[in-house]
Amino acid sequence: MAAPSSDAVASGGPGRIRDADRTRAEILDTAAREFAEKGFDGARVDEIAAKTRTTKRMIYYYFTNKDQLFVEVLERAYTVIRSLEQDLDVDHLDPAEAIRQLAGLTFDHHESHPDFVRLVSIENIHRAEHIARSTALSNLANPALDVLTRILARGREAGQFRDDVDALDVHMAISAFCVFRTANRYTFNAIFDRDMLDPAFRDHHRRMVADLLVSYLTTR
Amino acid sequence: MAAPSSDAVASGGPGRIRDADRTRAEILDTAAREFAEKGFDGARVDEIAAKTRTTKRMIYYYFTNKDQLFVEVLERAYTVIRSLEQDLDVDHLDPAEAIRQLAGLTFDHHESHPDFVRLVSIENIHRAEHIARSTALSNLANPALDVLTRILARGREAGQFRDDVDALDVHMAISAFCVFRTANRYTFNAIFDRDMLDPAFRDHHRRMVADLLVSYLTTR
DNA sequence: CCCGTAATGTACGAACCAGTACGTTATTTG
DNA sequence: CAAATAACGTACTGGTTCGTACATTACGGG
Repeated sequence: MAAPSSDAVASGGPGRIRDADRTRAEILDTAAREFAEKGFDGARVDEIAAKTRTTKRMIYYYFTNKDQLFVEVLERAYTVIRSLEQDLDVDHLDPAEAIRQLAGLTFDHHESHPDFVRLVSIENIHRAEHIARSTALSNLANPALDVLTRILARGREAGQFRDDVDALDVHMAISAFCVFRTANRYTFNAIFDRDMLDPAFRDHHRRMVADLLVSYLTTR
Repeated sequence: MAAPSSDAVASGGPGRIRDADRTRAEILDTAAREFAEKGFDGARVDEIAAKTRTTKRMIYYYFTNKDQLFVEVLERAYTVIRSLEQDLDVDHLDPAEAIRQLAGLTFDHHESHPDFVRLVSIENIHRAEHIARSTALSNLANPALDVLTRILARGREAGQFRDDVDALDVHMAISAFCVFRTANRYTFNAIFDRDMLDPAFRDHHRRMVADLLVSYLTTR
């Protein structure tokens, strides 16, 4: 794909090149940043448009309204972590080590995608009304859950893991820890004067999630 | 305090009774509910006023603007859990049991104060800008931290606890778990079809936080 | 009992903002 | 190459929303 570099394109006037896919993707990218930055109600459609090489008219052309735009932003954000989880292959590992891998994956993803975590927080303030409207998200199972279920089964069979937790409980605990560091970073820092995302704590916290879960699972 | 019940008061017309404290408190209560419900940008000052026995004018009279109103709502919300923590006396308990008590207290508070958890989420979306502006909150230490520090010291001295965690790490882990159940309830339910606040899980989860922390702390 | 001030109410304005009416140009297809 | 249509831009509007100007009333101190 050769980058079009004529002035006519840059200025957006007549002579501009038309590329529906690029325009659509650029709107989604910009909207994701803007929603994550300001929240759903705080984000401005005009501002999103201004930060794009196209106009507000195009946002409504492709996404109908602000709510639907947010729905598609969420769908896109969830897609990333889903595909990461899909690629996870831990069936050959010791159950405890498999749990560590899974926790590490979630930790790394959330650490490197703060916008994702913020978008999820924002969606929760809105009681997941956008996810509910999304056929792509509302009934899409999490591949990590199947992985987790298998790990727990193997761990139990080997007599290593306790048997009073299910995959969703473990997933919840891992998510809670990893989400909290990013989602509650600011109030935590304001009150306790400790930035949870400071690189100095990164390795310590990464090991801590894994240790928390493994020690819990291996205790009876 | 006798409830004034004359029609003149209810109608708010001339003859109304003046009570600065009551008016102020009523505004704060209503604002807290409204902010927690709709978020900072989603909440409407007009709506808050309408749900009060006074008018919008009074909100600006007592709180200057919407931001300052939110600041004082936050201050009030934090006061509750702070005083709970202050009353916690666990120095006579076995360190592990003391951790369980502390985790249980946080669990119970967050479970019974979803609005508090939501307000904190909202404040994080806004990068704690309101807390930063609050002298009451920005440099107010958490009494639970001192309690925790003492528990950990006793546990270490008794050879029960590991020595590579500090009080803030433990507080973070407990908060993460307890906050997540409420803060991420909606997206979690939409995606996994499990309501974390369903009473059926309450006892299980309550035991789970405590077990997570105790098993982690007692592992070396 | 009267006067100053704290407390309250009404009405309004100016800015903002989601969404649209209408017009134009590029691209594709027959 | 012409007609259809997909892709885009400009300018505007109607309703909303924070905040305020101005008027008024209750209450406490002297």
